[in-house]
Amino acid sequence: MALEHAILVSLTERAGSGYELARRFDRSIGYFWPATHQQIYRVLRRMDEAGWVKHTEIAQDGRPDKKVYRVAAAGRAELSRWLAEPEDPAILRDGLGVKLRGASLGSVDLVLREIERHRAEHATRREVYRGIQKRDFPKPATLHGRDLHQYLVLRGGIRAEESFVAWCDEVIDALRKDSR
Amino acid sequence: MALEHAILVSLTERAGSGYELARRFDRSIGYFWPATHQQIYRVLRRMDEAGWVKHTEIAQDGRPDKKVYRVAAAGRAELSRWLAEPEDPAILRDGLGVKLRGASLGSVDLVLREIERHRAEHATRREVYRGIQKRDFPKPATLHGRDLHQYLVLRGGIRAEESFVAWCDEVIDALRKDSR
DNA sequence: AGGTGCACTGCAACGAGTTGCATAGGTACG
DNA sequence: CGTACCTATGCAACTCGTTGCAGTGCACCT
Repeated sequence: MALEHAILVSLTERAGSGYELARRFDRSIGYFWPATHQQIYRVLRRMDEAGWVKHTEIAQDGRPDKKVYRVAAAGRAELSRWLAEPEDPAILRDGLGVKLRGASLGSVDLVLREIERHRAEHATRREVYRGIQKRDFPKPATLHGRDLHQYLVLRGGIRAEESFVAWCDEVIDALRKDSR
Repeated sequence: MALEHAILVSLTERAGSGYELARRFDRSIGYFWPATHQQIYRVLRRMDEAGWVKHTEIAQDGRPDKKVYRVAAAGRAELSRWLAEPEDPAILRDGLGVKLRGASLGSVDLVLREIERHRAEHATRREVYRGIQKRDFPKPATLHGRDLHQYLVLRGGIRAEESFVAWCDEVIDALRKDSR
């Protein structure tokens, strides 16, 4: 439902090919809305047929040709229609929770190690996001408009990772105490 | 990938019909792994065919017959196999982030109102979880084993909602200041 | 008497997301 | 010289998740 819109937002910021979009989704936008190149190509095609975007084929030497997409009027209209529409609250779906809940049916120790691993992963992401914040938004108080919005989205990512890490710490601590 | 395992965990706690499982998923387990009755019925059937669960048909008067499922040996084996296997870290996928990022392409004011709405939703969930915590786990320090694990999963839900609400507050505050 | 809601199961169709593979030239490493 | 990775696009097949519908019978409300 919303990959279309994520792509439209990204393309509005600047035009690009499917491949480039996939790279962008690997960084920034994709931290909050992951997508593979397959999905992106398919959705681009669909939006092209619907007239939401237009593409220009660009021949490159040494490299394969590419199609650079830009948002058309119908796409901008669709985007503002969607922006005004209510959005379902994000749902949390975490397999680690299921594992923890079932821990006593297997090895609690293995689950504990798994949680430590996830803690490390999320701590890494947190640091990546903090790095972006320092580099791209050193003075948050001076931000306005689009830059402010981008900064706030990043803040959401940081907060989510922080809170995940804190939860892992609580769990690790409690499980260690319990096994003594 | 893991709905099977979520159901197995739930069925291990106690046997039940598809319908009953769907109710459980609406409460507790489903807060961290949502599923509709359709998915549950299909997966139960699949697991039945694979021999992971067994069902007993139970005739009820006044109500439709039901099939009560319980975990078979193969299901227990599969569960402990899965518990020992590494799990992909949960991915965050939040349309609200996309909306905020694109806010300046539509009405910032409408997006702001949308964020206020989500804040209210998440605050409600947070209160529901806190209620469960107070009712079911009044003395966390005394918990062990399975009860402790359940409590910790609930703590994860509470933390996630708390952090979401805090983020909304940060965003609302920043957008209000920016529009002045 | 009629409507709504609950308990219970299920089909059928669709949309979203994943995985594996194919193609094809360029560059970089050992 | 072979291998592997990067740019670039795409097909095919699959699983996962959602939505709409259908049937049965009881209980409750108006």
